[in-house]
Amino acid sequence: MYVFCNISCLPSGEKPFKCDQCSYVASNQHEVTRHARQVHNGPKPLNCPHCDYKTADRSNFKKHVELHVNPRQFNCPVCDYAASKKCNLQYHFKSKHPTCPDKTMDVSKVKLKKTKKREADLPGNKITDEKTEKEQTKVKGDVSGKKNERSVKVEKKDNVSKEKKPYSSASTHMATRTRKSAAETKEVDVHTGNNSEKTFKTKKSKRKMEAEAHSLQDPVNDEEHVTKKKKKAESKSKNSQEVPKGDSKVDENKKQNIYMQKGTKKKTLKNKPCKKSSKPAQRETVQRRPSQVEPAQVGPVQTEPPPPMASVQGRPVQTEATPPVGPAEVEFVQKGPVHMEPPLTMGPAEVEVVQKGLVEMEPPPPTEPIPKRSPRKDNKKEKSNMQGEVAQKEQVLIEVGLVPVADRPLLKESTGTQDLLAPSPPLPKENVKEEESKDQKLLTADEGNKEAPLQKVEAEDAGKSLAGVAAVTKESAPISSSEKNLNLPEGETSDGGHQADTVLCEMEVDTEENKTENPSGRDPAVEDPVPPLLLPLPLEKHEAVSKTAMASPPVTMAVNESQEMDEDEGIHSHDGSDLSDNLSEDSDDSGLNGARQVPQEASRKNAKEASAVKVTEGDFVCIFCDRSFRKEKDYSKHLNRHLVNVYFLEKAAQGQE
DNA sequence: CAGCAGGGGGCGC
DNA sequence: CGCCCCCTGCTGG
Repeated sequence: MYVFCNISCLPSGEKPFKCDQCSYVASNQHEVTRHARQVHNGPKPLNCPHCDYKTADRSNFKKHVELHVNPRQFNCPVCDYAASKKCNLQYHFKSKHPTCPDKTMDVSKVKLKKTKKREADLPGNKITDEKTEKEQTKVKGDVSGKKNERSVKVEKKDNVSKEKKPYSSASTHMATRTRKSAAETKEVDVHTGNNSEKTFKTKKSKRKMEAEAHSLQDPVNDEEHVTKKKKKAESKSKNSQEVPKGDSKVDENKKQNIYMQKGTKKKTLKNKPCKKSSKPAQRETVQRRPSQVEPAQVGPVQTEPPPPMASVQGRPVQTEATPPVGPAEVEFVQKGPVHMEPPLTMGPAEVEVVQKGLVEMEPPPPTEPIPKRSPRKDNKKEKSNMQGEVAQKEQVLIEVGLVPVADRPLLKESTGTQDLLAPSPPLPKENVKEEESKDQKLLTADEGNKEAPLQKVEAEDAGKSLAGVAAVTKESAPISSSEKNLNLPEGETSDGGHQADTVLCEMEVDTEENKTENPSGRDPAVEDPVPPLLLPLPLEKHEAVSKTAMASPPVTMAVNESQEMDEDEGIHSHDGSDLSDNLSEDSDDSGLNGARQVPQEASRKNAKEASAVKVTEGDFVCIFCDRSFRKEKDYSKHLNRHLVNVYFLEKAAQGQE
C-alpha cells in the first residue's frame, strides 16, 4: 500500500512512507497501512459486537465500543453534562464554559462512571449499559445549569437509568441513544403509523428505519442486515441502529414512561416527551454532578453558599432521585462513593435519604423531580413532563389547601417510613431534632415538591413569626417559598440549627419547587390566599412546638396534608381534620408527641384516628370537631384552622359562584 | 447552535 | 500497536 517515498517527497520531516493511492505520507508503515484501510476501501475486520458498526481502525473501533460500554464517561466538572468522548467534552466545555479554566483535562480524567465499564463487561449489555450511563449522569448533578441543556440529555438518560436502575446495568447505548432514542421514539411512532414518507425524508429516517429493524434483532447479527449505502453511511447507520438495538425500543419506551412518571427530571431523555422533562432533570443532574464532582464549581453556578449548598443540593438531588425511583437512589449512592464528594453534611443524610428513598420508592414519583434539580427550570420542566400536570395540580391543591387525598397516602407513607426510620420511642430533644432534620431532608428529597414547600412555608412562617395571619397569608401564599426562605435567615427558625439544616434543604428544594410549582400552582392558589393562611397556623404550631422535637418531617408532611386536608377534609371530616389537626396538634403537643407522631404516621390512617383520640385527651375541646387540646395555644391554633377553613370555603364558594 | 459519533492523523510505547 | 487529539458530518432543538 505504502510506498517509500524519496526524500524529496518527504515534506521536511521524516515521512518516508507514502500511500500509493493518495498523497498521504507517514512516518511509518503502520500509519500508512492504517490510512489505506481507513481512507481507501480497505477491509473492515473490526465489527462492533453491539451493533453493525465496522471499521478497520482499532482506535475508532475501540472508541465506538466504548460508546456501547461506557456511554458517558466524561463528566463536565462545571455542569452535569457527560460526554461519551473526551473531545466532545472538550467541545462542550469550551462552548459552554469558556470562562472556566481548562478543567476538561481533569474532567476527562474524572470519568463519571467507572461502573460503566463494569457493566460493559457484561456481554450483551446494551441495555445494561444504559444504566451505567444514567448513573453517571446522575452523579453529576448539581452544578448550575449553564450546560443544563446538554446535561438534560444526560439527565434524561439518568432518569431512565434511575427508573431502570432496578434492572441495573446501564446502557451504553443510552448515551448515544439519547438522541437516537429520541429518534427511535419518533421512529417508533412513525413505524406504528406506517413507514410514512416522513421517515424517509432523510438518511435519518432510513437510519431510524434500520435501527428499528435492528432494534428488534440482535445488534450484532444486524450487521449483516444492514447493508448500508456508503461506508460512512453504513457505519453511521450501524451506530444509530446499534443504539436503538441495544436499548431496544422497549427500553426507550420504558425510559419514556419513566420520564413521564418521574416528571421529566432526566435530561437524558431527550425524546421529545422525555426531553422536555429531561431538560430540567439534566440541570439537576448537572448540579448534582458538580456538587459531587466539584462542589466548588457548584457554588458559583448556583451562587448559593457553596459548601452548605453543595451539600444541600446534593441532598435534594438524591432525594429527588430517591423518591421516584429506587434504582435512582441506588445510583446516587453509588455515585456518591465513586465521586467521593459526598456533601459535607450530606454523608449521613444522603445515606438516610437513600434508604428512605428506597423505602419510599413505592411512592410514585411525586416529587422526584424537585430533589434532583437545583436548577429551577428542571423542576418546572420535570413537573410539567413527569408528574406534570398532575403534580402541579396536586401541588396547587396542596398550596391551596385542597390536596387530593390520593397523594397524601404516598406522602404519608413516605413520611411514615421516615418516621419509622426515625426514633420511634420518645426521643430526647436531640434525637427529635435529628429526626426532624432527617425527616425534613427525606421529605425534601423524597417527596420533595409537595412536602418541601409546605415545610418551607412552615419554616418561613415560623421565622416570620405568628404575625397577623393576613400578612402571613399574603406573603406565604403568593410568594415563592424560595424567596421567603432566602429572606428568612436560617437563624430565624426557632429550631435553630436543625431547622437551619432543614431550611437549607428546603431552600433548595423550595426554590426549585416554588419556582416550578408555584407558577403553575399559584394561579389557582393565588386566587385563594387561604392556603397561606393555613400555613401560618401550622407554622405557629411548629414554632411553638419547634423547640419541642418536631417530628418535622412527618409533621411537616402532616402539616402539608393538614393544610390540604384542613380545607378539604379538615372541617368536613374528622379524617382530614384529624390529619391536619393531628399534625398541628401533635406538633403542638409535639413537644410531647414528637416521637408519637412518627409511629402514628406509620399507621397513618389508624394513626390519624389514634391521634384524634389523643387529642381528645386535652382540656380544651374544639367546638368544631370535639377535639381536645392540652394547651390553649394549640387549641387556639386549632380553632384558627377551622376559621381559616371556613374562610377558605367561603372564598371557594364565592369563587364558584 | 449544540451534541454526538466517526474518520483521520500524530505520537509514544 | 495503542492512545490521543483534531476535524468533519450528521442530527436534533
